Amino acid sequence: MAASGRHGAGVDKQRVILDAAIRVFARQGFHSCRVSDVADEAGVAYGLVYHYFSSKEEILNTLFTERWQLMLDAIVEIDSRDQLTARDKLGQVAGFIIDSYRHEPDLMKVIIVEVTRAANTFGRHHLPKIREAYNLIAGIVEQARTDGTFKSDISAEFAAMCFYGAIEQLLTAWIFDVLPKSDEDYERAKGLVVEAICGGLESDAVGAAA
Amino acid sequence: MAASGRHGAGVDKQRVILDAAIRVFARQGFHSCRVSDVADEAGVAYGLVYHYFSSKEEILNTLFTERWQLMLDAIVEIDSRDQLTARDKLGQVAGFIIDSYRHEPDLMKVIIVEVTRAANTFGRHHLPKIREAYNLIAGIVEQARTDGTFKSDISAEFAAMCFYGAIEQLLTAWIFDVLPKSDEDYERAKGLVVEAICGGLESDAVGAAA
DNA sequence: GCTTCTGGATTGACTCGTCAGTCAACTGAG
DNA sequence: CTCAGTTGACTGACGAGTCAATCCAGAAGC
Repeated sequence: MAASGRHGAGVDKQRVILDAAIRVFARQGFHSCRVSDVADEAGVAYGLVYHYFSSKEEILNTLFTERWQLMLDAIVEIDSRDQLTARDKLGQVAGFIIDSYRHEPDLMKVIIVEVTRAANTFGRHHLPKIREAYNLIAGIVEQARTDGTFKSDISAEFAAMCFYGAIEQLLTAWIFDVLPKSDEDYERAKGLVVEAICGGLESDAVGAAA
Repeated sequence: MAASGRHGAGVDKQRVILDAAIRVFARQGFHSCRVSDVADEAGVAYGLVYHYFSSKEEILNTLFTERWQLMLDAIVEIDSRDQLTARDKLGQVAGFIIDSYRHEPDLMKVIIVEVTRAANTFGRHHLPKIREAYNLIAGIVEQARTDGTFKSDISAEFAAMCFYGAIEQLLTAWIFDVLPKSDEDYERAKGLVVEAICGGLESDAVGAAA
């Protein structure tokens, strides 16, 4: 087994290092932590990190790529369920992302804070992958525009940005304790974010009058 | 006059350094640029930067604080116009932010990329100020909830996050060339982002039926 | 069964470039 | 003459990445 080191029964050191990196990056931030912090957290010698990863950045690369692909796959799968309305599909997407944060807050914090929201320095390299998510969401919106359930004067790309931006802002607010985060808050947010973006903030009476 | 140096007629070197920093930070990013880059861009000796600022970070601090306060003031002013509906107020706020980007893209890029979207490392220090903006927006929403024009089941804080998140995502998309950015695009975006968030993505027929 | 060998896993001290910040000297307007 | 404004060489810390040495599990040979 490739995972078995010389000692323990198959502890995959690469995985151990990745998991430690998630904690350290989330706690101290990618730039303000040292590689030795990751090694210490993993209970591993400094040099071993470079046995498994060619650079500090490659650790972050690996974390992001792994998790982001999972999300892309999930969106594709959700979009393929033809019996769902666009609103329901967007609800599923929002639910997936919110659950991701709920279950792995550290990892999601790292991905959002260090990659997605850092497209300037580091994340620039990942823009294409990030854009794929935008495009998938835009695809869902586009179909709804075609069949008339969504307004046609708001382009799908534009709508996708608003939707994704709202969700990412929610996660960011949770990350930095700007919004409350009980289990109930997470569940409620799933419905509300879709209600806010698809249904709008205005009460139905006003919306109908427009 | 405090601004007059030994040479030119009142060139305020501090301002020159700040403006240079905007360009350098926007181009290379705060972390990946050197203080000497800023000094060179400003056409000023390295040491002079430390005559006017106590640290590299203080330059960024100054840029952010200056500009963010302008926005807070603008929102307060917009909110004070009692004849406006909540939707119009939000439209004005969106317009102000979008115009800010339109007229000073570099500065806004720095503020968003290096501060607002970097609340982990650097921006943590500015969270209170950033939160003020959320709260002001939430105030606008709250009033609309009270008078019945906005849905009461979506909390004002939550709605403010969605609204702000959508706008910030728009700017981010422009910054990284994900959305087109002609003068017309900017103008259109002002109306569309409000329409998307207040009126919702769903066409009125669907919205009314809900 | 026992010894030797081999190579991947593991270690951590060290190198080396990078930069933020310092400081002593200089300049010229008033 | 004076001093705020200005200069840029220098220092000191820091941290990413290197590397030679060590360790050990299992293979190969006896």
